[in-house]
Amino acid sequence: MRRIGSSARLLGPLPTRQRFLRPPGRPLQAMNDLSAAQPEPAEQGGESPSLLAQMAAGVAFANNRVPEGETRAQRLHRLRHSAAHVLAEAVLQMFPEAKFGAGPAVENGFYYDIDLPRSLVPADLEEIERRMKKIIKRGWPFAAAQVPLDEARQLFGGANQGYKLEILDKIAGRGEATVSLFRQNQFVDLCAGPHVSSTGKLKFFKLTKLGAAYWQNKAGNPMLQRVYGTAWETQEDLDAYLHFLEEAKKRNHKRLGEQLDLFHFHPEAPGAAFWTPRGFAVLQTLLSYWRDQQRRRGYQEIFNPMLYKKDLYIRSGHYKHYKDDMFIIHQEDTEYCLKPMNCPDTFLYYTSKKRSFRELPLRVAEGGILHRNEVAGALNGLFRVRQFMQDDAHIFVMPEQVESEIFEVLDIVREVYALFGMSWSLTLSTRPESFMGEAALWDQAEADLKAALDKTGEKYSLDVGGGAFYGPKIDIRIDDCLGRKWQCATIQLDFQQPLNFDMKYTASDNTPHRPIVIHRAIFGSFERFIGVLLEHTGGALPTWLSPVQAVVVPISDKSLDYAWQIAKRLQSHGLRVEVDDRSEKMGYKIREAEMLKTPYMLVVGEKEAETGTVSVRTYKDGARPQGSVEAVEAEICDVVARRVFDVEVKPLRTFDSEPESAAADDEY
RNA sequence: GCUGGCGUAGCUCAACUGGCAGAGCAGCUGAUUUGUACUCAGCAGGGUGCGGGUUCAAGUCCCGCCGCCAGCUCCA
Repeated sequence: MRRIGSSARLLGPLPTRQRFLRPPGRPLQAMNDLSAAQPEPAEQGGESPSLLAQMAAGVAFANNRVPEGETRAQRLHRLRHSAAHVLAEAVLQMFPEAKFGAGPAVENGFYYDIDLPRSLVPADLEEIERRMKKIIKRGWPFAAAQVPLDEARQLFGGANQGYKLEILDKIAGRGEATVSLFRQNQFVDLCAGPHVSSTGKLKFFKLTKLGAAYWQNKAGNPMLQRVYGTAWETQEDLDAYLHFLEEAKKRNHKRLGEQLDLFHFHPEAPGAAFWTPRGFAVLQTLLSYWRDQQRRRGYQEIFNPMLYKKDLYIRSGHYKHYKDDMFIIHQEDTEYCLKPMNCPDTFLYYTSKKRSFRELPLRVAEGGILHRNEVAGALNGLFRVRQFMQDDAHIFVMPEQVESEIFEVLDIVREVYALFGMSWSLTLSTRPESFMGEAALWDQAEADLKAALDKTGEKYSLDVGGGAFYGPKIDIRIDDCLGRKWQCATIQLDFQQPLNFDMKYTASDNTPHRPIVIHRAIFGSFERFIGVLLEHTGGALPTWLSPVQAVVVPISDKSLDYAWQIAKRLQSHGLRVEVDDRSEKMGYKIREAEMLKTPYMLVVGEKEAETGTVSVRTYKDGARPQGSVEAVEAEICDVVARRVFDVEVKPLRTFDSEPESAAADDEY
């Protein structure tokens, strides 16, 4: 069994968002049985009783009590959860044999997981939506009932709802004697509630996507069909959310990568980016910023091999815990591994000679190329690749240096994210139930991490028991301008690997001591970070990172010489400058430069050549009056040298965290 | 990996129920010498992802593989 992207839990920081399991090989439910007869549409909006409703005929339902004094988030949650029930009823009308899994409200919407005799297609969404609208229009009341567990078992068993029986078993396991049921029209569900008073309250919803999910999210369980929807209190909110979805689609980094000619993917190397000259310029610029920062902050950079005998990973534990994610090469009788993380080989560097306490903290960075054998279905543009680079570093410290060193690392986090106009949030994860090492060492380390966090003045949340077995950690999530959260950076303490690699340093009393290792990455993977940055900026990168920083646009061939003169002058400062020397009209060239989101367009014609000036147009602000060459030269050099975030990032509202709206006290 | 969808020119996409593979952009050639988001004309470009099969006939139907996209975080 194997988790995707679970590496953050095992020696070496890698951001994780999703986890999927390797299949344990259990056969999955057949979902595409098209021979199954399509039921007659129940046009009466469910007037003929469903099996569920028949089974629940004896249950005494009473009016649903709507809670008072809720927050907007609670109201939305109730609204969406109710929408999930209506969705389920609509599906039940279409498929009387539907078996229902779970149908919760989630961030920005709701879903229902359903086992159906055939796969749903997008056209089905329209039909489901049509039926939902009908149910909503009828304004069926939501009614609640409390029944003994056994009665619920009989009811759902009789209605052939096996998944609900499993949920009932789980509830029974919690020692509860009764469960609550909710009913609207012909649909009855096991549900804790609360719900809206009637289906009539659910006016502003839309089904958004179809997908699949394992029952209980466990690989090997049957795969259910998941229908996603969104629901809101007002039409405006719904429209704004749908607009947000559109905007997010436009900012898809894979699409921008193609449009801006930054990188490609090729079936011959799945999961590995091919960087174009433009894209590689961005990557290189980011790397050189990173190297500059590492030098400033007292790190040494090493460059180690990419291929190792398996012995190294047996020693580090990766071969046992991480083998499925590693590319393994058999060469004659020897097994080699492509390195999936920088830590083990960095440790070989540490132990390559005798270390003194005077060397600590020893900060060792490595940005080598890593390979991880991610399962095919997990690959996703630059966000999840099989080959990538990390801004990885390992810091070898004495226990008493933990606090100050963590503080330093947090300061790098601040520096980096501030550079891109991103906000971030911190989480401290503490000792899990199963841990290695001495509890006292953990307590001290956690206290040090807290102290360092407090010293930064930033707020942070606690994930008690969320640490890795080998040490506590701090995870950092960044927010992009669409309010989406990304985990890039992590800072982890490690008590385990110093033992595995028998790391030592000689203390001032001439006795050997064990160092602690801090793993840290701030960009995380450079590939992924560039993906996030593209989505954050919509592809308009700040001048210092832009693939081409300025394009000189001669008005006609007559101004070509002057154009090159300007370009060479700027290039002499190391700027990335091109001349658009094609014999096209300038409008055409401007359009092209705009579409490539080039920060500076320098228009030169005969007027400019005569006066030794340029007409500046910027991507951000449009055309400016003619100006001196010196002025624009100084300006570009300045924003590049200072790495100014000179792009407009239009923040879109984040929906569920929005303040209370005026229409709030409407009763549902 | 699993479920579903998709794969046609460098890119974006057409081709009704199987019946002559098309367009725009990009590219090339020529003309044009242009003042802030597309100048005109011509040319070239394809065993329709790969491998099998059905058929008089396959881009289209069937099987297998490869790749891409979405879902596989929220658990009454």
